[in-house]
Amino acid sequence: MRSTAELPRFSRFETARAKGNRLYAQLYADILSGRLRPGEPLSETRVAGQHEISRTPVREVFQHLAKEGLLRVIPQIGTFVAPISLASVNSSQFIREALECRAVRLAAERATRAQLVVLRRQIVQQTRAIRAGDHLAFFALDETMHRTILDMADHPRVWDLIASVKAQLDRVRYLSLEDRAWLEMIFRQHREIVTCITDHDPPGAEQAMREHLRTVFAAISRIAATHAEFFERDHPEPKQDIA
Amino acid sequence: MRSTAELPRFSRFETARAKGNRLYAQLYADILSGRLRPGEPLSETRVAGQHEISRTPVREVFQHLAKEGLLRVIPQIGTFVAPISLASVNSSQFIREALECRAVRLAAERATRAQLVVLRRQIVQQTRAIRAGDHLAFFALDETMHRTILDMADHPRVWDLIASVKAQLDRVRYLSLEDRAWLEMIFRQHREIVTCITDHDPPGAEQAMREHLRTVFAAISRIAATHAEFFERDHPEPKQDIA
DNA sequence: TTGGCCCCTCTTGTATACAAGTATACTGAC
DNA sequence: GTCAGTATACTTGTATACAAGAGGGGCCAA
Repeated sequence: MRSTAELPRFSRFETARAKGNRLYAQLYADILSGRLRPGEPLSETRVAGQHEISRTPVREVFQHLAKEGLLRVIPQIGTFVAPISLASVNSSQFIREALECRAVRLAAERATRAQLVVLRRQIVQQTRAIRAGDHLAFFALDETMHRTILDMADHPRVWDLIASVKAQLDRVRYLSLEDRAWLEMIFRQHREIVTCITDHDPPGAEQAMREHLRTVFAAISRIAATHAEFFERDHPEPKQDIA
Repeated sequence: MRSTAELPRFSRFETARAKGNRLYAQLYADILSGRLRPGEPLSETRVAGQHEISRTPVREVFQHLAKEGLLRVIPQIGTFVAPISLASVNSSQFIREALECRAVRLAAERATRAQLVVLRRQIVQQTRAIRAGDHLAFFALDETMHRTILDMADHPRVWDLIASVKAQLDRVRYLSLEDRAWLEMIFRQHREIVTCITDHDPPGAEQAMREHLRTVFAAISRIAATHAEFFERDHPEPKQDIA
């Protein structure tokens, strides 16, 4: 066994991998928020230089983002922020609706007392966020609650999937600032969902969830119509080469 | 300008990328079929040598497969065929059921005459495959039909997602040889689904699909119980590093 | 002016050398 | 014999040099 006072487990020099992870998170956030606009070119070399790492980890990050549909790598030409694909947005909505409606139904069937307490506490937090007019906090709480419902349905792993399709939806969502009236509507729907779960009313919960997600989707469609320049023509699909 | 008789557009030497794509397809098939067993070590260097390419494209393929949960890359130690995760199998079943049940419901609502003809033709083909006892052909036709139903629901892109979660299920499925009685049961369920779609009976179609998928899942669970050595302990999740 | 060619510079793709860490087998001391 | 320590042969991670191709600007000739 080694001595109790070991050398620092991680060198004080940040590893390239750590920087790579940061880079990924940063690009992900920048693309979703629109700080990086569709079509914007990114160069492996340049980004590598900016982050003081070599192209290798940058390439990995780029390919990862490309696989998630946020970047588009065109061989010998360049890498670009992917345009928002309406087809992707539609698929994402379908997927999210199918999964979350099913999950909330299960949640309404199985909800335990402890879980209901958690949900109610989240509603309280949402109330506070709305009173404060804190969009970002509400946004985060929204995500937390949807995730909690998935946990209640006993399928926590599915959240990863929803998160990845949700990204396509959120890219559009970020195009508009949500006002207070909007937040309150979403909040009312959240309460309705929680009520149905509390009442152990699976069909009601499912319907409430569907209505909720469709409200968001309708907004997304409206936003999309006013920002046509960020979207790509309908046609087929990019098709990343590999696989 | 170059002379009219240019050099071949693609060198007769296969590009590394092409070999990489082949490698991906091969590994994917080998892992799903069980020719590569869970835990089997794979070395970037060795695989690169075998395919006469450098580590770079091999690494990309490995990372791609790792992201799909088929490989597990452990830094400084090695790359291994991922054990089958029961948690993944359960999630996959939930996802598949939610998506396909929703899709078949939509399909039953919207089915056009032309689409119904296609479905019926597929049933005929399945009949032939069963008569011939051709498991592989039936397997392929099964996939085609599920995909067709998604197309009918007007969400063809969702198939990519289903395919990737289906991989987790198919890994288990491959562990057993499906006998004729089994195939016939699946086939009967297919016919039931098509009947409901033809009758424009959305709830019936959804129920038939759910029953169908659960039959498959029950079989998977049985198989899993008899091959415990290929599965991993329940605990959390691997968690690939990046992202 | 206009069209064609070339070159220079940019991109990503690929190969490879080296760094860092792990596991194992061997070797030596006790 | 047993155990500690070390050398070694792996693994993946990272940096970098070079290859291949795309595109733009400039030059030159018609």
